[in-house]
Amino acid sequence: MSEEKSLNFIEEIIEEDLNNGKHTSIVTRFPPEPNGYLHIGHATSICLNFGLTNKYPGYTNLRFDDTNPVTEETEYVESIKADIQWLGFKWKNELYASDYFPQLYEYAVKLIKLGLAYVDDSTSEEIAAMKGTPTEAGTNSPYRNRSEEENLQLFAQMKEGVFPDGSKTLRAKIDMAHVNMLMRDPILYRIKHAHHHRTGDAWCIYPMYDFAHGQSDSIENVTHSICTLEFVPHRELYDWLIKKLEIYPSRQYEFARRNLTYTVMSKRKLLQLVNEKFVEGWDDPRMPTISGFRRRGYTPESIREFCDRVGIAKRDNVIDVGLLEFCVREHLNKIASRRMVVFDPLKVVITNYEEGKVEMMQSENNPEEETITYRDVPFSRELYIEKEDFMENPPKKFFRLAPGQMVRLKSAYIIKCDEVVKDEAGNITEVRCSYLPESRSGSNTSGVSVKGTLHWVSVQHAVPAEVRLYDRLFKVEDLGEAEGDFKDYINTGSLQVVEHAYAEPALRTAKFDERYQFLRKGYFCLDKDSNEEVMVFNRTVTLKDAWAKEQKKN
RNA sequence: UGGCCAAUGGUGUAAUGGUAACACAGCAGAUUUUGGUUCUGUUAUUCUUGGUUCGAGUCCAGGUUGGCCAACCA
Repeated sequence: MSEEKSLNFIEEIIEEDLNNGKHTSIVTRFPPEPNGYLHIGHATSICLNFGLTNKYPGYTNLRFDDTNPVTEETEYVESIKADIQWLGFKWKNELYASDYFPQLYEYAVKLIKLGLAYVDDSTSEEIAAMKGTPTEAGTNSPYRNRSEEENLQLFAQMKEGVFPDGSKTLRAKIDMAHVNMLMRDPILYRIKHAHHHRTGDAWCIYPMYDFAHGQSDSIENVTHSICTLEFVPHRELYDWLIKKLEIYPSRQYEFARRNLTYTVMSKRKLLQLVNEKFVEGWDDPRMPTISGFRRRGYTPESIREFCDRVGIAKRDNVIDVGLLEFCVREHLNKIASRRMVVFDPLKVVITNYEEGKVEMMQSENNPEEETITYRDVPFSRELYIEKEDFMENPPKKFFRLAPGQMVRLKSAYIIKCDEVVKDEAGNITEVRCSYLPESRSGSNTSGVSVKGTLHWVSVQHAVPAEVRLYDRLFKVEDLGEAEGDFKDYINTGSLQVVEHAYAEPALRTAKFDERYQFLRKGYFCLDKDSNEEVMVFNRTVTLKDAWAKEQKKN
């Protein structure tokens, strides 16, 4: 039963390279810049790069593209490593572009000697002005024809720290009239007297992306350098540098980056959400970051499954966040322990149940288990049910509690509502019911069958808990299409806190790495904000709710 | 008014010149001690105009639409 799964276009290229003998094994790399936390879009790239070398002979390196000391920090390096490991992938080598600074410097010297690079004294504005536009050629810099000796000396002085920031750059000498703007004498090195998170103050000149990335790939013998579509125009320069430097010819391939509905997917915007306190931090459970999803209760399996289902292609896309939710529900349904928690309590008194009596009911931990295991749930005369599970004047097809109506209490008895108690203001304060003694779960001889089953918690055994309910961070589906500032579309109701929920006693021993399904409520996990005094649960995702959908129609 | 990339149901991805398929979403139903799960059925797709071919989603040409390119960011 080996159904051929079709290959994506990158796998096709690799199989061809392997089949025709161009390569016998492959090397890929995941090259994050440590200037922010990884998001779900990066997960696609991680799954692709590491997945390829799981499937084909070869290995994947983790290489930090740390060529801009101004925005990069060790905190980000650590978070990135943790996120990749959590996703379940292992890199062969942990590398840094900054490790190659000496080599890169030599490459630059080589270009100067080849007459293919020069030191330019122009200002940033002057360079921009001479750059031309996509439809007009640029003009040559007045410094373009400096002698090799002068260039060598100037570049050495740049490195020595003789010149202030921004006063000089090293540029490739290509063609100011090139139709590809990136080939119009691109800047290779700039001066930044800035402290680097790894090299400290050893350098005051730093290579640009284009002069670091391809060369780093080449140094590592990366065979297939996979990046996103916006780097397509860079490929020409990537190839040019490799050719002129006569170094290992890594090849770049581009795929379309991932977009998700109801969220933003750029580190710049995510950083803004963090800095301007729209969320608690990078790992806020509403964030589309890996750490956010982790804290929210998503599993690595579900994220990998999502990436797998979405696939790899070259066209712009906006993926329905519903697919991600489907993937996490699918996994959590299999592994989550079922528990009962009442969010918004309504007291039920079972008038014909003996006062002070407590029965231990057996309730299955997970009906999906191959061998079902059970936990004890205490049952007594006074219970809490969900306020929304009772209606005094119910509509048709309301299979819950209502005057004269019967329901089953999950894993316990069938009860019938006899009386509604109200306060002076007319609010329902209590519902008085009678139970069918012969309807006990597992030994039901009552002959009564009911449509509805409710979750419940015994009042005297209830454990208090805080529950945090999350909704989408933005109000519009496609932020790319939305006009104006993306922050105008923030969903201010994306976090709803239930401060006083009532949980069954089994949750008292809830563990951080365990996933729970609160019956009829959704999937939850213990949050790191929990302490001795209060347990905090995050809602990972709701259950599908056919009743809510039915009601929406009316 | 340049160059490059892309265009298949609502969304995403297949079909590699030979019956347009799969998943999610939607809709209808069955089962259910979770209005969950599971199961069944079902709606809906090749941007456009030409050309090549016995045959085109696929190849070619023109057009249209969308994206990317003028940071000392990556």
